[in-house]
Amino acid sequence: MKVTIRTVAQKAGVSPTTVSRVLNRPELVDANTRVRVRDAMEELDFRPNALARGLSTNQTGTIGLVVPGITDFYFNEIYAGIEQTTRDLGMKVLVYDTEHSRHRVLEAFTFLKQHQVDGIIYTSKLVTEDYDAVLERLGIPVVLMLTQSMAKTPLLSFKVDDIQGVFDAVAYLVSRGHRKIGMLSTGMDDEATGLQRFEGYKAAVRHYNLPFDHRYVVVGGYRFNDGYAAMKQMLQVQSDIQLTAVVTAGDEMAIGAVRCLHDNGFRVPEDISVVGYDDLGIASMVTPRLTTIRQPFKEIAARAVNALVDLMKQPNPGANGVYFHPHQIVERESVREIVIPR
Amino acid sequence: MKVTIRTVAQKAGVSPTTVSRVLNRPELVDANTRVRVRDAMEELDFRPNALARGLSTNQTGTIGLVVPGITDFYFNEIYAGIEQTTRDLGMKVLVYDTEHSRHRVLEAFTFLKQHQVDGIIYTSKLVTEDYDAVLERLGIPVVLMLTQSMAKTPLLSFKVDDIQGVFDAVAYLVSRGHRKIGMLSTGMDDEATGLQRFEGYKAAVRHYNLPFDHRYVVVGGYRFNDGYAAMKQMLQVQSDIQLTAVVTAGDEMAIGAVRCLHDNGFRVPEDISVVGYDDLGIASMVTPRLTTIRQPFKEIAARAVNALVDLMKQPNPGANGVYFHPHQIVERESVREIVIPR
DNA sequence: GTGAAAGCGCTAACAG
DNA sequence: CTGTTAGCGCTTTCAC
Repeated sequence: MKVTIRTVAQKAGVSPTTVSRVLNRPELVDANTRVRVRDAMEELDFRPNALARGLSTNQTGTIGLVVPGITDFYFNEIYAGIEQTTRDLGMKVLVYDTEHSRHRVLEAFTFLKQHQVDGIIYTSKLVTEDYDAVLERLGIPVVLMLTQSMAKTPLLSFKVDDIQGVFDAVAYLVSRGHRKIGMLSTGMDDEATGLQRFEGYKAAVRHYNLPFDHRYVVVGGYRFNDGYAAMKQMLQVQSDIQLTAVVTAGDEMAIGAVRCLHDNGFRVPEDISVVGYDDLGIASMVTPRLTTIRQPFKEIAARAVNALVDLMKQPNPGANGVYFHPHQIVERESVREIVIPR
Repeated sequence: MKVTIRTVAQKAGVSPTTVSRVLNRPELVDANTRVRVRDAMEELDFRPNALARGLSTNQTGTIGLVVPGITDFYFNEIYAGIEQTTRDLGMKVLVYDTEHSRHRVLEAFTFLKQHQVDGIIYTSKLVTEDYDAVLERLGIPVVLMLTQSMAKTPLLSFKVDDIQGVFDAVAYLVSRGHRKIGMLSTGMDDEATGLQRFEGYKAAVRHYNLPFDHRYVVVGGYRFNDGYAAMKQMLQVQSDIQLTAVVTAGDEMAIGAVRCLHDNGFRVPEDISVVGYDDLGIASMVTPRLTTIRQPFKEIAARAVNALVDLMKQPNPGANGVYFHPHQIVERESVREIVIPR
């Protein structure tokens, strides 16, 4: 037996409209009838049909969340952040996994649009110009989080300054006496973060006048296995280049790298220091606990969602720019201090 | 500019009905007009409004997924499994996080119902009798995954045999020469899995006639920190009880335990062996790689979703029973072999 | 093979 | 303060 607004209306002896009103603008309804209606709802265990509502109001209280991959540890941080703040706002989220594929991100927008999400938070790879066509006729606001845009369509973006982040990681290592510092970076196609993080590395090398050699950096993916493989490659020439530390473009790959070092008889941090990036939950669980650059996921998510909600209320197609959130180095156990003999 | 079924109809010179037909039952439409309509759709970039459709057909192609906690590593495995098979079926999933709270699981059902999900996959704690009231008038099928029911309402459940799982873990340790084996279990309130896993431990102790002492088992939660704390407690009496191995009710807590051991000067597995439960992705990334009981999440998820879809097509309120999927011990590095002197 | 008309459950003017 | 009347965009009888 379906109980709709109509059923309630009958029971309460009012019109459907009145029922609708106590749902949406109770202050417009007389206190007494309001009570009558509420009682009726209670008794019938009435739940407004979210679909019908959405069809009428043209909004669903749902936002789309586009993520690079749901099996990444990265995903938890993103999702947890979003979920928390959307829940406080009484919104739902529909997740779309792009599985690290450009093809699927184009799909993401139209898919989510079709399912009437009110707005989209996008956390996958760099938004490029070929998205403009889709973005333009999307008709719902999109906010970027942890990534950036090179497209023409104006877009708001909330993230950490990745250049500065890795710069600071290197600076930290320098402050601990390291000079021969390598980097495990992500693909050059990953311009939103990977390239920037690599930029940060180069800037720091320049700034501190550190030794450099093309073999100091190896480029790979950012999963555990990628980090493992990249480290393996680096180790081939380690006897030659003698790195004392390595910065990475992500915690998960850093953990892979640590694992690889361990498997090859290197101790971390005694033989080689490693610093991660992100500060995922896992970073403080592994052995050794990972020293890393912390991204404030919760705060970034909250900012992004709020910005999106604002845009939903008051569309502003011109809104543009990237807002940096402060990152922070968190010192744990994967970096050793080199005492400089004098 | 909104493009609806109407717009398409006009452009193609047919009625909305026909457009609807090519969407749903194309075989009923003349080949030529079908093409005309499809072209029009293409040109206008038409996407059917999922809400309107849902309102009409009374189904949304969405299933609800109730999970215990989205920050758990456990969550990734559940979600990834579900996502994969629902996607193949062209369905969406709406996640509801119960945050390990009973209060929130009751809410979960009504919340998801209200949002017109076509069915629900439930993976949180044991379903008890007080759910019966809600479950009965829910009107949409519910399937259990990785958990069980003690409620009266008939419910299908897909999981691993947790009693046997831990039994096998202990058996494995015995086969490696261990006798003094402890257990880090989850709360006794967690009857769906925690209690059963503990049952498995007790059964094995009995079966192999192993030494036992109440201090051999400590009960806690299943997060990393819980495992850490539980292990810490166990270590207080370790000099007394001299355990050589410990089984756990979950990988995440096992990793916490390993970490605690390490922090207190115990080597794993040289001093104490640890076996996990679940085989989460993280299990093979930590040091030492965790020997554990593998739950086939993907397969279980696929089974559960398919069962749910069947129930959605053909309601069968009497469907009941728990279906066990095979678990498996995966040997890695956290257990050492004890050579028995003879 | 195709169209007209009604309806899914709710909201939103517009009257009164 | 409350009810009447139209829709929201799609599907679905029922005729033609």
